[in-house]
Amino acid sequence: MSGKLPGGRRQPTIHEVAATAGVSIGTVSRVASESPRVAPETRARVLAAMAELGYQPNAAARAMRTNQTMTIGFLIPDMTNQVFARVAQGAETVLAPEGYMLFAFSSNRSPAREIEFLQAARQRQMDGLIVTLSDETATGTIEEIARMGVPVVVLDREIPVEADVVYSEHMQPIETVVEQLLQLGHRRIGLITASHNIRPGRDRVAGFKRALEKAGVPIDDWLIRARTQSAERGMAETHDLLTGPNPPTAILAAGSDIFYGALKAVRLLGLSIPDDISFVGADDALLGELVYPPITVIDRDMVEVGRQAAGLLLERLKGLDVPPRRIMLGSDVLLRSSIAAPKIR
Amino acid sequence: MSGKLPGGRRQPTIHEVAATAGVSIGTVSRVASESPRVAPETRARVLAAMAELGYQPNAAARAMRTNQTMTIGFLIPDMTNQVFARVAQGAETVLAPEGYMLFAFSSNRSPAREIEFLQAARQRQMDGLIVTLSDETATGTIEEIARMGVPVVVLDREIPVEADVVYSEHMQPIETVVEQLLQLGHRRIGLITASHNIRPGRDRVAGFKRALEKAGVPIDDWLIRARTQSAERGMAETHDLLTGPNPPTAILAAGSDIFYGALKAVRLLGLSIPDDISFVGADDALLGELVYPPITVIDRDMVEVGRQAAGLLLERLKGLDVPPRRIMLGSDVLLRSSIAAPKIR
DNA sequence: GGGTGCCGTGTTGACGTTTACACGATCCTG
DNA sequence: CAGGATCGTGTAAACGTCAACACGGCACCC
Repeated sequence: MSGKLPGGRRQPTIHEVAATAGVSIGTVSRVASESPRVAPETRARVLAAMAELGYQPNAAARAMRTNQTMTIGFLIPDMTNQVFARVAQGAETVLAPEGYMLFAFSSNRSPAREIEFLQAARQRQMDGLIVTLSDETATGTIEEIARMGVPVVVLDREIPVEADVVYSEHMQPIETVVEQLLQLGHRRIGLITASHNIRPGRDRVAGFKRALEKAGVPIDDWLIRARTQSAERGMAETHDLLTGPNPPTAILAAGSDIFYGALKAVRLLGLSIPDDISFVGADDALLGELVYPPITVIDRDMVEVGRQAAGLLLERLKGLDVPPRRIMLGSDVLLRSSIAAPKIR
Repeated sequence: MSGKLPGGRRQPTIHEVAATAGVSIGTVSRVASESPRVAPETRARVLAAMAELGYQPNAAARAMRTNQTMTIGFLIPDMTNQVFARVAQGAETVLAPEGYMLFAFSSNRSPAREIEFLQAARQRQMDGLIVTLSDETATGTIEEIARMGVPVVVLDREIPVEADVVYSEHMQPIETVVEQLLQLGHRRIGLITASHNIRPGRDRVAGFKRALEKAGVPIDDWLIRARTQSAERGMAETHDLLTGPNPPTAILAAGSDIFYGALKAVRLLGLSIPDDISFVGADDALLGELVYPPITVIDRDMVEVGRQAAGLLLERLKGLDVPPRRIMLGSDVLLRSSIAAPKIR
């Protein structure tokens, strides 16, 4: 059993601390929990013993007694996506000062993994959760959330669960962009975005259609690609759109991974932005800025999303008992030189 | 106490499952741990009770008995950096099939936060750790690692601790690139990278100097900027280099965040790559591919780093007791058109 | 037909902590 | 100076689970 690097040392317990300090375990516990009813001299002795042994209280034992773990779980579809990483960062800035530790878990967009995470969170008695589901129609996931028994904050999804939600605005910015493109003379605009199974996908398609309808431009469903979010998909759909019989003169790549893939497809086809094709990306303002020409991007402040979500959670953790709340956060359209009037053929 | 969304329901315990199934807790425990010595009919009754109550075993109680949490902690300097996120992803692909859950924690490059994480990991009895430290000279962090008592795998750092390590090759690719630039006629090359407090920073500077020495080109320390890794820093250093009295004709931005910042500075100065300045980035092959012209990038397979690290950890978790091991993984130089002969002035 | 095993199940500490309760000592108060 | 309050500390039960042990019943064997 020994020999495990580095040392395989058994961790010291409260009993050993008590023994070295020459007090009872109750006293050690009181020192550890900073209870005031300890004589200064005793406290010093206990503290010294703790330092000497490198004592850290056993969280499992503590959790069992107190039903608190000071742990918040954060479920994200994809860890390598900066959008979600920023949310985690924002949430952490709010949670850490309150003593909560945020642990992130990536589901890789698999509902099965999401269920595993939710069960693990329940087993581990996590105090609260922030979750971004990869599919609103996965009933198993929703059932698990309903069972949690601790506060859950949902990000940008519409699910039949009594939980606080933080939404991002998706409809309006797409509308703005489409209007802009229509005004420049575009009539065939391609939209690539997430599937209808999640709110962002639905709302972007809705905003897209609304703008076209308002302008009286007929909707061609062939131009709307609402499927999986991934760079590969973004690339494939863009390639398909641009090499089709009646290609669009503008592309909306609404989603950060889709943005990468779509841009790559445009490069591979050797098309020039905005001369051959107008292009709009989303959720990666920096990339839009670094490429030449700079690309118009629909952007949102994901760190703020994280802060807001953590704020809602924190209030619940403090016992706030009110009906579910919803927060809607805006999106910005960063206009840059990647859109122009379509070429006349 | 109640009223917490969604429901604030207390979690069912093994006792309640036992009661509903009409058996003793021992039997429930045996069913839960898939022990064979249970009558099929009883097993079915227990399983039904579990499903009905939505029972999940309490991990804290279980951990206390078994000294196992099936949890691996992953310490990363910065969650929003794709480099580390990919490592996590790679590690997860190896750990998940073995039943371990990987929880990521971001220190935001603060040694204090790193210590907090290590202590939290010890409190929570995590079974193993994969860590990327932000400063090799922070002694507190190293002491904490030595105390862990469970296997720890260190990524790309040189610290005096008995632990398995996965290294990336940093010296050789920089040398290759510098040689290439020298051959093209460059004599003043700027290097921006991480500080000397971490191995990647040291090794890149070492490789840089070695290439110059081999070619007999004098080393100008003003051209070497080994400080913090961040986009801001990368931008500031690049701006400083390029607006200085005797500016470099090529820039090596060795680090993904530095890459972003440096590229931005070049854009802001209105310089054209590679006509005005040759440019080499690192660790974000995709960005290098998406911009125009495509940028030469020093790249490495971070997912593989994660897989290897997880592999080492897993062996330790299974009881392997051998001296610390080190794995060195290579880096690639993806040559693209961002480097050319310097302009003659 | 009486022992011998084995099978299925129940019972019971133990894990490390918190906290209510107990208790002796000291301090104040009338 | 007696009695009560307060202070500092010790004691013990409980949290939920696992696993060692115990035990009743049945089948099998000679």
